[in-house]
Amino acid sequence: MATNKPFIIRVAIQSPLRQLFDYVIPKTILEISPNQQPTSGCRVLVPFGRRLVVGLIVTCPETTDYDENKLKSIENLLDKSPLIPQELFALFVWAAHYYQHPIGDALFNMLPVTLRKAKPLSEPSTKYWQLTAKGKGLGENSLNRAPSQKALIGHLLKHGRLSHDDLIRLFPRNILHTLAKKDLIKDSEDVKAKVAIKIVLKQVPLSLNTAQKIVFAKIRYDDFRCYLLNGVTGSGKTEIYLRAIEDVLRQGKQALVLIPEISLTPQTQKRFSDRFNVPIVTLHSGLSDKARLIAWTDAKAGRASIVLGTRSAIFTPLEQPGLIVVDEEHDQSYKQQEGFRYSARDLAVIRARKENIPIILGSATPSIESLNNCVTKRYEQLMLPQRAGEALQPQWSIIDLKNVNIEAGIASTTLLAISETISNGHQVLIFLNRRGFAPAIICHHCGWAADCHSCDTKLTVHRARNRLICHHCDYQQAIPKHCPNCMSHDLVPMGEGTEQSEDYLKRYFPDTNIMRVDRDSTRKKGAMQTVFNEVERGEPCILIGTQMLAKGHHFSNVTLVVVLDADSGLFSPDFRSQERLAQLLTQVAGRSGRGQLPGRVFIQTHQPEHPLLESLIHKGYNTLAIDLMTQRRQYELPPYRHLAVIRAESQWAKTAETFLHHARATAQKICPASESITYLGPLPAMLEKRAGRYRFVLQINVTQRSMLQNLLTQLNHVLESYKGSKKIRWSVDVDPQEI
DNA sequence: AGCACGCCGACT
DNA sequence: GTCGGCGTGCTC
Repeated sequence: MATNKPFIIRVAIQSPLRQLFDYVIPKTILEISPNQQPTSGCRVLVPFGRRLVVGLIVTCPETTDYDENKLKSIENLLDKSPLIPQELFALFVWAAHYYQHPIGDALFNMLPVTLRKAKPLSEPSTKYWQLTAKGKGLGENSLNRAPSQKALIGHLLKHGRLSHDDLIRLFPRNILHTLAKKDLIKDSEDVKAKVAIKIVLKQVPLSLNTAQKIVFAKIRYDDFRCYLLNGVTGSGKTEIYLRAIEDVLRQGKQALVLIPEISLTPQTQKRFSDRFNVPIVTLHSGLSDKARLIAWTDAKAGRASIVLGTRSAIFTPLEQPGLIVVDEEHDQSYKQQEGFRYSARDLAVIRARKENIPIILGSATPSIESLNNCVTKRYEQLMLPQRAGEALQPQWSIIDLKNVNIEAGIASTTLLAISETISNGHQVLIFLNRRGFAPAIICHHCGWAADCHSCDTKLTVHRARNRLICHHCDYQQAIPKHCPNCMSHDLVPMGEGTEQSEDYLKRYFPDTNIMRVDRDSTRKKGAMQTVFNEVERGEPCILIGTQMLAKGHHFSNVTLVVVLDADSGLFSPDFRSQERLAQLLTQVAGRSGRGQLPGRVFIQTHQPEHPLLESLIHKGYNTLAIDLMTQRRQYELPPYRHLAVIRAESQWAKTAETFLHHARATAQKICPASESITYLGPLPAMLEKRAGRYRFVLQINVTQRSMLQNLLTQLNHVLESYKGSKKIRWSVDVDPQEI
């Protein structure tokens, strides 16, 4: 069908610009493959300004809004077929818009690094080695002085042609090179074929208990459904995932499994590969660009049956999507906290709907958002209320810190319990869930905490300004010198002093192995594994660490878990802090007494009567969650309203603050404050000054998502041309996790 | 983001 | 004279 109309494409360029650029595809390029027309999701090489860059075709419009005569021609078409299937690509474009991130930057972030450059997507091939004629004719007694070489030759004689990957597992790499140089072996490449899997299972599955059977029977695979698998720690959620995946594999389909961004990948991977006789690929931050590309391509081509990965794995295309699993769906790491601020969990649900496949969100402590979706029947809740096997629920104790002797953050009662546990030959886990700021000021004598007069919340300590500030209404006052309740001068900012805990314990228990697990101590590769191996030996020891320790590890000899400071979680100005604390405490408690031994959990606090703690201990997470939902509704917070935050940072506090004042004024011109839209701020961010930059936030709270989208699109447009904006870094965060 | 243009200060 | 500082503006 010859036509004179130019072939126009609308292209996303990797840049912070919030627009697309139109190009024409010259006839010469179209004629190269006349049967295949370029479509959205294909990459093109285009002249952009004074350079050549890679772009992604987003649409192929009939006409251009730009001056048609000024359109440039593309340099080259990089893909004959789209890198991402059309439907999925459309979802990605939607996501860029939803999270209000510059489209080019967002889209390129979803591709493996290698494909962001002009490299063609070559069909990956497998490298094989075989003996040359010379190699085959080698005499029995040759190579006697090179036993490794001889062994390799023998191996190839026996097995014929073997893949490079298989060989280097058995022999050092250099042997292959030496033999190749001697012309005894040669390599060849074959396009990787999709493996036909006959037997899915490697291992007989564990038998399900009654609760698991009921839950499993409810899962359907024929269309989109979102299940919230709400099961207490140790109740066997993973076994449900494995069973569901098995069903999907039997249909010849693929499963995408998302896990939180922690060092749990190897364990999870092992669990999957022990069970299934299918190709599994993993996608996590530790992968090289090359390895990542291979995993990605295998997923796209359908060669990988199971795709296991962290947050960004949600962007992996699948040839035969069958199921998505999001493990620990409440985990914060599913939300990217910089740049393209997407939520992999939320996108997973939207993707499953688009691909019309089931999705399982699993957690022992589901997010309030997901629980609410069960209430509104958008998700189906599947409950596993009991621990599988013999393990018992741990026993909780609240340790009142008021007026007791505290050394380095450890109360004497706690110290006694630690001592007891160690001498009984068991292990102790200590959490310091400190964050880098002091969220509240508390009277050590009477437990008084400075609260806001117009909000039901505590005031936040801002050390640098020497002020207490309410993050809900911006009320401010000076930090008091003494407690207004009991006149004591013993006012302590929470969250400080915990650093000494390790030193103190080392001095107190000189003969006990004390290990610290935090971001610093585990930076070195394998450091985490060393610690876990040590714990698995079962010798008495004390593990001190942050949240990292709370996630998913199975320590069967731990019988005491201590939370040094629950107060910071109780008083953080972030509206999600109570939910987070409840999740953390529940997850932490799940680490205690997982084996035959019963566990204890000690929670240290100045607020033993705090309703959150009472409720959590006596009624459990699920009941507490209902209370939290009621509070959210009452305070008009998510999931009943929708939030966006505009963040700004600058070398000068005033610059960032002024920018946000401008943003608020502009926004209010577009959407005046009303019942359905409220503004808050600019307020100083939690860590007001970070890395020498001052940070402020402006909060926008709406009833309707569509309103937010319209407003932010217009607002971004205005803010882009804000004068002096070079000195300010700003970003929009839709559905923020932290404020 | 890149990259070029442009307009002022201290160098061989 | 000109090399280079980084403010400003543009990219179909």
